Formats: sequence, structure tokens, C-alpha cells
Amino acid sequence: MPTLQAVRPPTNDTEERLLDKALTLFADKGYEAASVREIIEATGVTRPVLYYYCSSKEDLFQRLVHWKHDAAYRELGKIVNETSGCANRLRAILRGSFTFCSADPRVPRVMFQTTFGPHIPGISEFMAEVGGLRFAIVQQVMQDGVDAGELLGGDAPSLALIFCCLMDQQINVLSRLPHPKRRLTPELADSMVDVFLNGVGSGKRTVPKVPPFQGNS
Amino acid sequence: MPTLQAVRPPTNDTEERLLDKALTLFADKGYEAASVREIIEATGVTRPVLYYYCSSKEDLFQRLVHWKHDAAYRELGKIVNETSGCANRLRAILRGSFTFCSADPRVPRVMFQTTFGPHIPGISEFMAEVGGLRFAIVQQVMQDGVDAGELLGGDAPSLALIFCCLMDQQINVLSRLPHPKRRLTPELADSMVDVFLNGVGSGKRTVPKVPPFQGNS
DNA sequence: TGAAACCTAACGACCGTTAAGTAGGTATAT
DNA sequence: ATATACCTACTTAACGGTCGTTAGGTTTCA
Repeated sequence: MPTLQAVRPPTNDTEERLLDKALTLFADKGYEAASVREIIEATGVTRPVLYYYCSSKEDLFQRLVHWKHDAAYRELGKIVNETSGCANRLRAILRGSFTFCSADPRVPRVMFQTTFGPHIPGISEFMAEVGGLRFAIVQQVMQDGVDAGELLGGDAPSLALIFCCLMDQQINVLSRLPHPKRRLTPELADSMVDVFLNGVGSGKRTVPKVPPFQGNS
Repeated sequence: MPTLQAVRPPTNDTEERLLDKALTLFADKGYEAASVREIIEATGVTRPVLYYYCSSKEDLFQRLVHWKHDAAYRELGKIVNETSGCANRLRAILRGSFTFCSADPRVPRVMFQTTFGPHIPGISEFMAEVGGLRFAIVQQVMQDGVDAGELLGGDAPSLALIFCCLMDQQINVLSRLPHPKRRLTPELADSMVDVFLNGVGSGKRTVPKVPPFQGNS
């Protein structure tokens, strides 16, 4: 599992409130539309205070993502390592992601908006890196599943892409609707894994032939 | 099938080039980051020319989306009506969407970025409406499939959401990578339908129980 | 003659960022 | 012991730049 660069979490109360208000505003209006003026106003400090703790708006954003994401990412890797069987691992990933996202729906809103929204110099590259970490975990699980004969129909990267599409877009859509906590339930997580593994068709079962997926060729 | 409001397509050459350059810039940089100054500069006209043809930047965007989207949407509805059987209809929707998106990958980039990206007043509401039209078609196909006993495991809205997640996020991801035309192939479309209907697991088949999905409660 | 298609030149508002200064605590040197 | 230096945590007040938009005038062609 790739390592994460260590980033100092907020030590000061002012700094933490700054990051928290930034999270709210980024989630509501997006990175670009949320101005540093709004952020410092919501926090109740002046502008140079923000630049005292963060070297720029981009640095503020990255610090914020590390703060909310890193512990959960390490937890995800640990859960996968402690679980055996492809189906169980996928359930663990999905339940874990749903739990993480419903605990604070502002986080997935910010992350998916910046990952899949318009390109923002500096931010998009950073989020691609963060998203790649998660994708690598899923891809490894798929590889193990293919090797063990538990998965059919495509190679590991293709299957990982499909699974991540299902997972991410569900979270993206549901975390934007009212009451995301009532929607991102463990029952839904488990049923999504069932759909991925068994499908919803009633007809005779055939094995899909998903073409290979190459990231950048 | 819900009707679309009639919007005058570009009659003038200058107007069409304006919309086309706007499409390029919106796809590359997003709605907010693409300025009217860049758009008029790429077109080779002055700023008041843009405001001669469009009443505002928002109007420019909506005109652009209607221009590229409306004919394809009507085509999609027609294809579904002329196709029978749930699996065939889903294949037709996915193949049609892939063809439409690979014909001009700028279009899905703009549409998904504004639909699933940060909220932009005026734009987000408009795109939710446009996206709702497509979702309604998929949902009706699912309803027919459930009624005919061709689909199991959930109600029509839930299944439609899952299918749209698969479809939209695949298009979203692949249309942002290099060579989207080589990626959004009919073979991939068909295999995605197979995954949706049959799954990729090798184990004993069980029927998923997807919890009901309610749009706004 | 008049409407369609375009121009120059500015408007006010907001953006991210920073220079320069200060209150208050704490460590250090005499 | 007390003056000095230094640090953290903040302040006021601007900087230069980009934004969407428009008032008002000009060309072109039917």
C-alpha cells in the first residue's frame, strides 16, 4: 500500500475552525467559488490569519483533505488486510466508505467535486493522486479475486473501474441529496456488492467480457 | 417522454463559432474558469458580440447545451421506443450514449462537470433538469423490465440509479482520459450491460435486495 | 432608411495575496 | 532582577489583477 506524506494536523483551535469552515464552504460552493474572504469571515478572523496558517488557498485545501482523509485511508487498508475473500473485502470497502462519507457528507462532496469536476490547476492533480490511492486498493482486491477464480468477465483494472464507478457515483449522488446519512446505509452497501457480483437480470447467466482498461495509453 | 423547450439553434456562422469555442473552453476549464474574454478571443470577436447573441454567460451555456443535447435526446427516446426487451433497450441506451459522447467528448465533459461538480447558481438547476430527462427514460425502461419479470433485486428507481451510476461515471472518467473515442466502444457498452444483468462473480447466484431509492424525501 | 452586425472604452465588483505593524507571552543574557 | 531579544498570533490597509456586463458609436448591406 502506498504511503501518505505526513502532514501536520491542525494543532491550534483557530486553525481547526479555519479548516472546518473552509470544508463547509468548499462543499457548498466548490473550491473556486468559495473565497478566502468568506472563509475567514465565517471563522471570525482576518485574512492574514489564514495566510499565517496556510501558505495559500491551495495549501489550505490540501491540508484540509489530508486532515479528513488520511486516517480513513489507513483504516481502509487495514480493514482489507484483515478481511479474506473477495466478496467480503468488497463489502468491507463499501461499508467503510459509506460510513466514512455519512459521518461527514461535506467530505465526499468536496472530494468528488474536485476529483470529477472541472480541472483546477494544482487541485486536480492533487486529488487524482489521492483518488489513485483508493483505486489501488480496490484494484489489488480485484487482482486477488481474479487470481483466486472468484471473479470472471474482465481483468483487475477494468473490474476495479466498474466497481469504483458504482461506488463513487452512488456516494456522489446520495451525499448531495437531503439526509445522506439515511441513504448511505450498510444495507445499500451490501446490495451494491451483490449487484456487482450477481447482476439484477432474471435470464440465463452469461459471463461478461469487459475489454481491458488502460489508464493512460 | 417529457418535451423539450424549443431553443433557436445558431443560424449565424459567428454565433456557431462562438458556441463551439465556448464548448471547448468550458470542457477544458469548466464553466466558471472559462471567461467570456477567453471565449470571444478564441472566436476572434469582441465582447459585445457575445452579448449581441446571448443575453448572458448563463444564456450562452444553456443555448450551447440545447444545441448539442436536444437532438441526441430525442434520438434516444426514439431508439428505446423502437427496441423491445429490457436487455436490448439497455444496450441501445448505452451504445447510443457512448456513440454520442465519443462523437464529441467535449459535450460529456461539460455536462458531467456541471451536473456533478460544484453547485453553480442557475447552471446546476438547469443541468439537473436536463439530467432528469435522461434518468426518466432509463427509469421507464427499468419499470418495464421489472413488470415483465426481466429484472430482479430492486425497484425501478433504484435500478435506474445504479445503471446511470455505471454509465455516467464510465463516460465521465473515460471522456477525460486521452483518446476517449478508442475507449467508449460498443463492445464496452455491451459488456457493461452484461455486468449489470449478470454480475462478475463466480459463486452461486443470489438475488440482490437493493433498498428503495427516493429522490427528495 | 433602417436593421443587423460589429466596434472602442470603460464600469463597478470581487479576487488572492501581502507589506507593515502590534499585543503579549517566554526564553535568554547580563 | 531585569532588560533584551524573540516568538506566536494577530491587526489595518492596501496591491494589482480579473471578472461579467454595458453605454454609446460605427460599419455593412438589403
